Amino acid sequence: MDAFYASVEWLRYPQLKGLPVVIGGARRREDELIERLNAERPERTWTPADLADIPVDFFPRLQDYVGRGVITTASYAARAFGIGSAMGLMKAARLCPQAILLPVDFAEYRKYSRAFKQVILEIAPVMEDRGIDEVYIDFSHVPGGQREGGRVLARLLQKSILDATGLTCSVGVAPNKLLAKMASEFNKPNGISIVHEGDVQTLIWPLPCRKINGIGPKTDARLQEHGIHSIGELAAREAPWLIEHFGPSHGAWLHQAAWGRDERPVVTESEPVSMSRETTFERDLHAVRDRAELGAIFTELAEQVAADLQRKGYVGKTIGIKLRFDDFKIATRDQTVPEYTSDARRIRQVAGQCLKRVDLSRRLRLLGVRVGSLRQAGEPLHEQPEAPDGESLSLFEAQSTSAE
DNA sequence: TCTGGGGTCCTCGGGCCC
DNA sequence: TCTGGGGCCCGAGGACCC
Repeated sequence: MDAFYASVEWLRYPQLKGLPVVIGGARRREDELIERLNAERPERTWTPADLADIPVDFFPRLQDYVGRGVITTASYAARAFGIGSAMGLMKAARLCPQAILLPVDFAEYRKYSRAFKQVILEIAPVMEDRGIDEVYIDFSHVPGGQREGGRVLARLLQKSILDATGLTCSVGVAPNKLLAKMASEFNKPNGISIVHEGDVQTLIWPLPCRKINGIGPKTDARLQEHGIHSIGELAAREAPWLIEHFGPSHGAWLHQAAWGRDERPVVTESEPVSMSRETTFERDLHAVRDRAELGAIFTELAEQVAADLQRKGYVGKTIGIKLRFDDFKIATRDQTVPEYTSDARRIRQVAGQCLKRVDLSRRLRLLGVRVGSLRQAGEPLHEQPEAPDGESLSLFEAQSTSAE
């Protein structure tokens, strides 16, 4: 299989190009920026179409932010200060107080995400959705896809996406998904990189292990303990050694990944497994002392999950909660009920039962409600296993069921 | 001045059934 | 009758990703 990996880059405000910009913090809408502009700069009427005209000095700065929150993403200029995704806003403010802080506006991102994927689907229909700004594409059967090793198609995708959305995107081209994802990192933003099977030793092996999609901070730390820092050093370990230290599944995968091997197909359709809502409180809450407040939040979360399920047409039967305590320890509890539901009161009730199974002496920082084991709401039930024919019945069952 | 929200997948242990 | 094993489901936790 030949794979593309494409991810879009977000630059909504051309006037901020080259400046340190971070997106993160409390969830807000761009509309609020427009409202504030109209209130504070009434010399003209501002609309969402005027984003490019907003004066740079009008944007809020990191140093003015108060409260809990993390960086969702950061511009390259901001990264030069050592700022990165998932960093606390307070820490980022120390590194670069003058950085511009933009609100997170997921509704807006989803709009652009859909447009970006629609453009791709029209050109290359075998597309796997990997989140809000990333996709894999199998272009083996796209007409002209092989021209210049994929570069012609990559350029076409970039131009079509830019025309339709105004967004730039980086593309990696490689024999499989693993390498295509790594290739896309080589030339950001708005770049195209092609990695061939024979390039693994020269282009991939010098990289740190963390660059492999699937090696996170924990695995990386364990690898480092064994003196493995680069992908090449990982590739140099024998598979049995990796299996001994990382288990049969993980160890074998590490070995394959280090050699650039990946057989996973591009998956064009998938059903959701669970839906959840969670929230971090402005201050830590105590189960007894803040009972009323917690109860209200709990109910609201259940209502939000229920609304999500109903809007998307799903029902589920595993209902659960997630707690994060003030020491950042996480506890989850869930319970599977006999019937599928998307009813807010039922979800709230079962989630409440789950909550009773947790020691609530510590203060809480986060509360979440989750519904899993989903199926589509309209779908007929397949609860009954298919009646087996006589020969496949087990010895134990044969007597009791054969009469039916 | 730490550390969001919404997901997926994997592992492991326990209980149950055959 | 007792014991053991395999398969499956469930629940809890962990790692990782965008």
